[in-house]
Amino acid sequence: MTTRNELGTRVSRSRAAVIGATAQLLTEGGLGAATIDAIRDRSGVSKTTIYKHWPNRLCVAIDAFADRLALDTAMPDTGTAREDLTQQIRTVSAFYSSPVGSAFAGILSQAAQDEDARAWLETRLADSRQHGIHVLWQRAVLHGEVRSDLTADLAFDILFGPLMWRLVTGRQALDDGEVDALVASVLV
Amino acid sequence: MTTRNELGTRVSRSRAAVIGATAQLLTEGGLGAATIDAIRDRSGVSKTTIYKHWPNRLCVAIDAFADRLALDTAMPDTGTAREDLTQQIRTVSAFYSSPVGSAFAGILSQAAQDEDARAWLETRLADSRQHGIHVLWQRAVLHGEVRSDLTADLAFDILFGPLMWRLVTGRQALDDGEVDALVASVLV
Amino acid sequence: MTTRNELGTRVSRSRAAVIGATAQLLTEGGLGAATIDAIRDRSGVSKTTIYKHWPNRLCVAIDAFADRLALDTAMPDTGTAREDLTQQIRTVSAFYSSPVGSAFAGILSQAAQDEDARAWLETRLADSRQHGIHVLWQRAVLHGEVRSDLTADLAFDILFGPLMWRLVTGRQALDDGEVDALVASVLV
Amino acid sequence: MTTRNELGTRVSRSRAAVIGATAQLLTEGGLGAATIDAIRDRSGVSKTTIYKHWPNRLCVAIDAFADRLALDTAMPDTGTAREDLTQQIRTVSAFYSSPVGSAFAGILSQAAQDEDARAWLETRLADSRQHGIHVLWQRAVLHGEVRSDLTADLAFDILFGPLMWRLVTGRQALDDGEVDALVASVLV
DNA sequence: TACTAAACGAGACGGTACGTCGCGTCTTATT
DNA sequence: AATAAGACGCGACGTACCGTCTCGTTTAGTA
Repeated sequence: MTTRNELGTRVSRSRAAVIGATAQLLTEGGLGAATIDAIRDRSGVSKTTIYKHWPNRLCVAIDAFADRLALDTAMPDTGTAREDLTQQIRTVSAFYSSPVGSAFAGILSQAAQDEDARAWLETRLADSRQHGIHVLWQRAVLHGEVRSDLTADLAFDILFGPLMWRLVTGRQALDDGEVDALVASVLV
Repeated sequence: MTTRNELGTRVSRSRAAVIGATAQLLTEGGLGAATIDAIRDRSGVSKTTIYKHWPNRLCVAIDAFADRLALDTAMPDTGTAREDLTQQIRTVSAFYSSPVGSAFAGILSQAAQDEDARAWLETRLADSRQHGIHVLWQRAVLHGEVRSDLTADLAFDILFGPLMWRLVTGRQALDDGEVDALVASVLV
Repeated sequence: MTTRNELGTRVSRSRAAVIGATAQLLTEGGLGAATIDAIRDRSGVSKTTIYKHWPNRLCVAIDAFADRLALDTAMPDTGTAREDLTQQIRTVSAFYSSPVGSAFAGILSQAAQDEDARAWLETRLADSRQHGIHVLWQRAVLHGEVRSDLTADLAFDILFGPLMWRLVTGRQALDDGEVDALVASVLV
Repeated sequence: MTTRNELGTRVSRSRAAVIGATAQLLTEGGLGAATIDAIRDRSGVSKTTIYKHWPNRLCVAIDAFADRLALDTAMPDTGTAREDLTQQIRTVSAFYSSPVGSAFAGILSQAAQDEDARAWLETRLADSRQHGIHVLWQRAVLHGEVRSDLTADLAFDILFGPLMWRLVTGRQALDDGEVDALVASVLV
């Protein structure tokens, strides 16, 4: 086996160090603190190497974000579709309002003007873009619990949009009652 | 009164030139193009003067944005609360997906990490923050058309969040049917 | 008088600081030490400003070199052409073997592959290229002291080439007797 | 004897490939083009191997240069010392102004600040440093054709210095008449 | 009408981060 | 043992945009 991608490879050790350092920096100072030079200093990985793995600093931030996202938003399975959805929205909402999550708005809006970053976002968050919500949604559809005038896409917009909007307008995350009301908006 | 703030004043001429140039630049190349030097070149107003009127470039962008927002989203009055709301959401959605509007996500997320800009946003968009929607919402409340489990705040989040989310995830604005469904989410 | 070029101007103060720092660095560690960042640190002038005045680091070095050259190789006037020539060759030889002078070979050979630097060299050393030797040579010609089979150009090559060659091959500068013999090569 | 240094050895095949590739690169783009990575790509020899045979890139260049020098400047034997000298100077002058030769100035001036390279130069060009000129000079001495006030060293400086000086100042090589005049400078 | 204070223009400047390039080292198979 | 493949750290490069500054000029409103 010539090309391994396992832990222990030099590549994956560098990658991990960079992602870790970046996540720390995002946590501490937001997107603005996740400077390439800061990442280098924190991770001990040289700029050369960083740029060999990522096209620019935004893509590093995306990976660091995606990493934490995957860790922090495991999909629930409570038995009922409504409860699962509610649970998931709460989790994601909490993540967005966490230090790393709050960098997401910045990442998204910067990525809007960067071809590389847009593509990177696509591949890193594509399927998990709605954070595993598709599966939950399908369950709810099967149970006949969803509003008939909503496509899945629009439903997701209604569910996630407000979370991001709260974040971006600098207000508190939704509390439990608000999440209930939000989920109610898309179910019958 | 020695120093007036009317048209014709040197100050207000500078201000107008800067706002205009900035709006153009936002239109053409997004927030990234609205460089201070670009604004200077385009407006003919020197950096010295620009920084005498605004604390930093983000605040200039905010004013340029607010200017266009005021122009492009006049409040409707169709007679029925539901229709007014729908109309307004359509207008705002259209504005967000316009070139200048699409810079809004960037403005917001940058402003999140800039005290001056946050304050500026507050004062410039404060009352019109939800774009005159408060009045419309009050009308709907009086007509008993709104869901009882929603506060005004949450309702606005549900209405505006998805618009921004679409913008920020790089997809099309909501079409008319989708806006209908969205508005339906907050009404009985 | 709007645009002055005198001492005291911000521009000329920066320029002087940069040239001075560069000359020091050339002295201490040769061309390799005259890094842009080192020049910035030493001079207190920012990279931005340096690059506003010079197209690249080689051109800065050229100016620093030219500056010292002008200072250190004033033209002699002893009365006799032969003696003047000898004097001048001694002076230039000494300068070449001085710390700054010894960077000259590097400057020249690097400039060979850099269009900007070549042009810069041309303008900075053009007339003084042969270090004022033209005048001395003309005097010698008038006195009928020069070999008839030599053009001025070839004569200068014979006079200066060996100085540079010594430098570049890492040997001592010519001693007085050797300079006498060298000058004798081009005179009758 | 297991490790021979003859053609056919892995070592010597690598060596030859590297030297050849380097010479090509020097020809095409001067010293600046003879990058270690370029040499690797061109020669198919890995960096590991290159650095096993040479301490740094300058030394590779030196060997490539010396190789071509040996090929292109065979010593003449016309019968008369003056003619031999003239011939040799012409040959060397031509070589210096050839693409590979013109990298020589760069090699020398870089080597001036690199201990390894200086040593390398010494061993590779030492005896042939003046390109076999010693022998010719001895012949001329025996014939009583040389100026009595010149040591061999100074004579060589006068002969070779101008060649390099022309090269380094970016002008044409000496033409035949000029070489005649140059040689005349060191003979009676 | 002349004066004076504010506003302004031009542009030099320091600073921070960017993304790139080449060097020479090191690691890990392969031959 | 010598090689290939290529990841890596390092240090310098030249660029971009920020926001500050200095200095000389214009422009209103007053004296």
